[in-house]
Amino acid sequence: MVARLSLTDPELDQLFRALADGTRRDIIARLLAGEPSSVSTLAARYDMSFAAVQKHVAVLEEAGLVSKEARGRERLVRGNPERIAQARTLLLQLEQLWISRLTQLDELFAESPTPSAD
Amino acid sequence: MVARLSLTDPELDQLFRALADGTRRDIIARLLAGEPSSVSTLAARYDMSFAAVQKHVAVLEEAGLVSKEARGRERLVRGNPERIAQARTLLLQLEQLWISRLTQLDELFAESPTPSAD
DNA sequence: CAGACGTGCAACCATATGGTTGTATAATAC
DNA sequence: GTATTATACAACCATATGGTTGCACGTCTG
Repeated sequence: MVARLSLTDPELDQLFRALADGTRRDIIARLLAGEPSSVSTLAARYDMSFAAVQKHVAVLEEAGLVSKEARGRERLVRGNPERIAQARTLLLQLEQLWISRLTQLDELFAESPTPSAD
Repeated sequence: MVARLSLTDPELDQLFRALADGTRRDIIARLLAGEPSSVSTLAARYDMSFAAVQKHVAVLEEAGLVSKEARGRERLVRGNPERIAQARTLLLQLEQLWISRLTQLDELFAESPTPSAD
């Protein structure tokens, strides 16, 4: 399991950008919770044009959050939970910066029981 | 600890939108790893105009990822790890949709040892 | 085979986005 | 008090973004 876990900055931009829309988050949730779906099946669920949903799916695909395969005239869309996990890992890393800092502060005060007034 | 963990859709849009830029992610990382910093201290680190960094900080503040307080003429910016955690929780929830589905599929096949060819 | 269905793509639109330069005001230092 | 520093805000710009309508082509069905 030595797959590249670190995404490039442009990849991260795309990833979070794709997540920054409610319809797209909903599409992801449906795909992860249910079966892979055709674009038109997805589109039926939203009060917008088919082409608009197509666009959303394209953004998700570009970001690696979904994949698309041809099944006859249909395009089957499936979710990619690994990509979500990559985003989550990045966020965890950010949080860990904070935790590391708090830990260092704790150790600093543990070493010098009489901290300066600074 | 019954704080509202669920953000609204517009809030989530803002949150992920804010994370969808490399400079902004870097600002967050610096603030979480180090001391709260003034806007000009932050700005010195990036090869762009001061006003551009100001804008980035404003986006982060709007998204709840940083907070700003006046300290004389300076504006001290500090990171907000709780907000990162909220984004992470949302992503975890998406992953759990997938995991729930896999679990149900496992149980389905455990119940019927002769799955249909479908 | 003809009609219906599913999709891809283009062009359009109003608005938003990362940047820029410029101006003004408040706070700080000497 | 004057000069410097830090910031807020405005206007601008090229590009991107969520939507729209329209057209065309491939696939499927009766």
